[in-house]
Amino acid sequence: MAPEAIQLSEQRRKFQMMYDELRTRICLLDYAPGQRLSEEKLAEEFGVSRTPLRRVLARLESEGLLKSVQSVGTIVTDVDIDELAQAYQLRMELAELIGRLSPVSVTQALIARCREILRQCDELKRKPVPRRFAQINMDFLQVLLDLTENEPFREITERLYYRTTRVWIASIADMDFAEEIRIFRREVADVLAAVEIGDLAAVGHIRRSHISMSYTRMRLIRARQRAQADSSHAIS
Amino acid sequence: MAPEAIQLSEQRRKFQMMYDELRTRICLLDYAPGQRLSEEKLAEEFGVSRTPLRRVLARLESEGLLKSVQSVGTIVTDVDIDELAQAYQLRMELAELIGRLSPVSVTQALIARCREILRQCDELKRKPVPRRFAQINMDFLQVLLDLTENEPFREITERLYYRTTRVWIASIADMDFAEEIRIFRREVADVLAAVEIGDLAAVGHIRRSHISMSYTRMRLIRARQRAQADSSHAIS
DNA sequence: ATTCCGCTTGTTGTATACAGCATCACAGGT
DNA sequence: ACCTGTGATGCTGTATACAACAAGCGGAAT
Repeated sequence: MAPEAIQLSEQRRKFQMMYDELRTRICLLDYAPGQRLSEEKLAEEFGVSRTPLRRVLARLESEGLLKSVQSVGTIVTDVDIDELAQAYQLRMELAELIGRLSPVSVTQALIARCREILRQCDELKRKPVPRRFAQINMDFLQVLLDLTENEPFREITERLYYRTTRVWIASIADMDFAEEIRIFRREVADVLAAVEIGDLAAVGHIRRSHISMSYTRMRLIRARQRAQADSSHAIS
Repeated sequence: MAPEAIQLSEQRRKFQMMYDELRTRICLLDYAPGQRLSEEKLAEEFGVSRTPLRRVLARLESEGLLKSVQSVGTIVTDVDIDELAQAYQLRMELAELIGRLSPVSVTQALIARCREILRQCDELKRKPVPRRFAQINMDFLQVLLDLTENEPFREITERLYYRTTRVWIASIADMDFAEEIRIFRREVADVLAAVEIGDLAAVGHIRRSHISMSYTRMRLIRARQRAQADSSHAIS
């Protein structure tokens, strides 16, 4: 009689929907860092009053994606470089734990999801759109999270990812885009190979090395950007 | 003219005060798991309306310490055994990272705080009060957190600690109390020795082993409690 | 005696009005 | 031309009234 699926109350569903939507917008840079959001307009868009919306905003603030300032507005945060370094260092260490913390037994469904990501990579190569790249990257994170049943670990990993991914997305625009896609596709393929033989520890190592290299490439790009900015200042 | 200390706005101060106070009450078992809290009464106690208080409760809910149910109440959560195992496993892995993630250079102030904890342990031995034991344990966590400057790591470690510590506190009542104090004092002393020579990696290993052993002792106690409960049921 | 229905009560969730405050534009003085 | 002060404006923070709903109680019907 009752449906088998877990019944979330309408309130929770709505909260989750607004939360997911806003988090995605922030992390895909639909809302730029520093941008001011209007509680009233967002509330109107979602068809609720400010009260439940503010609950969502408070959650996003606690996760460092927003900052509410009295009388000023609700502002999309920027990520400062020191904190980024710390977060990436921690992400590297955490990545390796995936093989040690309650690894799941690999199912065909999981492998299929990896293959689907690969397919989307190939599609992306034909039509390179940064925003689409970011979406696929997020989907891949979800696959990785489903490799462990350790709920606290999943929470923490997800939080850290969403906390830092914006900087990565802001960087890829200035990177060798095709090359970045190629590197990412290789990561997915490597992970798939490890998943297929059930070696989740290897997944952790692969993931760690890619996070590390990704961070290094980002730093190089940022240094180059700064250098260019300085020289253009000197010229003007 | 302006004071050197960081000026938190009055709102943030009040939020932090209510948050700290409620988290402490929950984690020191002043509020038992399953107990229902009244938003209205708490708001009255803190001298605010329900609105800002609900912000605090929402935060505590996001951290898994509370659960608000429509028309029923705000309920202090219980910790189920599976999640506890997962959280402890993660805490062990995280503990070791303290030596690798932005370790601070050790100051005399830090050493003094360790010594102070030791002193409080000795005091506790003379007057063994479980609640006081839990407080000292929390203070020790704060000292450990100050051994690294990696802010995301500190946040995560703190969250996990407060998520799990209630079970530990509930257990020590049934343990060999004097023995537990002795073990804890040894941990503090070991950490102090490592801190004094600036070997924070060693601190991580010490901490990890104590978390592991503490969890094992807890499991044994819980098994014994269950066995006793079963036998008493059999008798009655 | 038991079961079921409906009402009362208490609680959280939501909407809304208002308070507090930062920002900015504009006018007046220097 | 620039600086300054003052008022208007718009935003978030708070208080409060009301809606929605679960749970417990009591009474009536079987």
